[in-house]
Amino acid sequence: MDTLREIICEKRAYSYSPHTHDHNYSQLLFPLAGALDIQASEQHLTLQEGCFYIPPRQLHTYQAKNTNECLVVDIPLKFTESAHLSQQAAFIQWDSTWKAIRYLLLDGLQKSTDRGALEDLVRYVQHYLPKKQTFKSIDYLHANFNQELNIESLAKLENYHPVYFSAWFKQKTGYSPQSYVARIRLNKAKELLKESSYSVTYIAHEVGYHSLSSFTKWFAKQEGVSPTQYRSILKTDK
DNA sequence: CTGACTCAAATTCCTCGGTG
DNA sequence: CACCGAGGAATTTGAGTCAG
Repeated sequence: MDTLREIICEKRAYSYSPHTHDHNYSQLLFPLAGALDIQASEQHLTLQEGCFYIPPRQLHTYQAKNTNECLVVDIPLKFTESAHLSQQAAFIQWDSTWKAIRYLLLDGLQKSTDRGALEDLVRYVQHYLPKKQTFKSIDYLHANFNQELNIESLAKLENYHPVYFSAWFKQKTGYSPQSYVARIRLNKAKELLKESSYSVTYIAHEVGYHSLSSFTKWFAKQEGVSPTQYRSILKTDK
């Protein structure tokens, strides 16, 4: 896919059949008429009024509920790189500021204002977009996924009670702490199976499993095939 | 109303021991 | 090295309380 070089602001209509895709730029979506079903970042909502933000490389699905028209702003990476925006798609609280932003965008469309004005407006809009949130516990998980982890010590990092921490973590990430670590471990294991010739036992230890049997059972449950089968499938595909 | 917390029950996961 | 079953430990979930 070519990198988007300029901001695109235009009206679009979406089709009744679901369209799943991602792109390497951010997108803002303002429904002007009709309603749109959106699925992204574990969220599923019907957008009729307001604004929806899609970050770069976020897989999402649009499906029109009825005849519709949306104001869409595609924002190239170079405009958002330094803004530390959220990596999660999000519905944006629809207030007077956002109504004004939509008005200015539409006004710019009608008058075909110069590109500089649109770029200035997008730079301004970034201040109101959801920011990337970092949490000590999540950073810790990424750095220590192959160590022994327990909820109590993670909860301590956020100063929460362990039981409350589980619920809080799921709210923030969409995953329980355990399944979040499992995802990191699975990706690492797949990477090592794919790119190294290490034994399955070694890889099991590398991703934090004390027991090979646990690792094999868990891997097969996740991928449908055992680690060795996974590796041989990759080899035959090459 | 929301966030923080507790408790009990249910569920999931891991290890151990064993087999092929 | 891969896989299975059992048992125990850890985690998650749901319901309820309390404070701001």
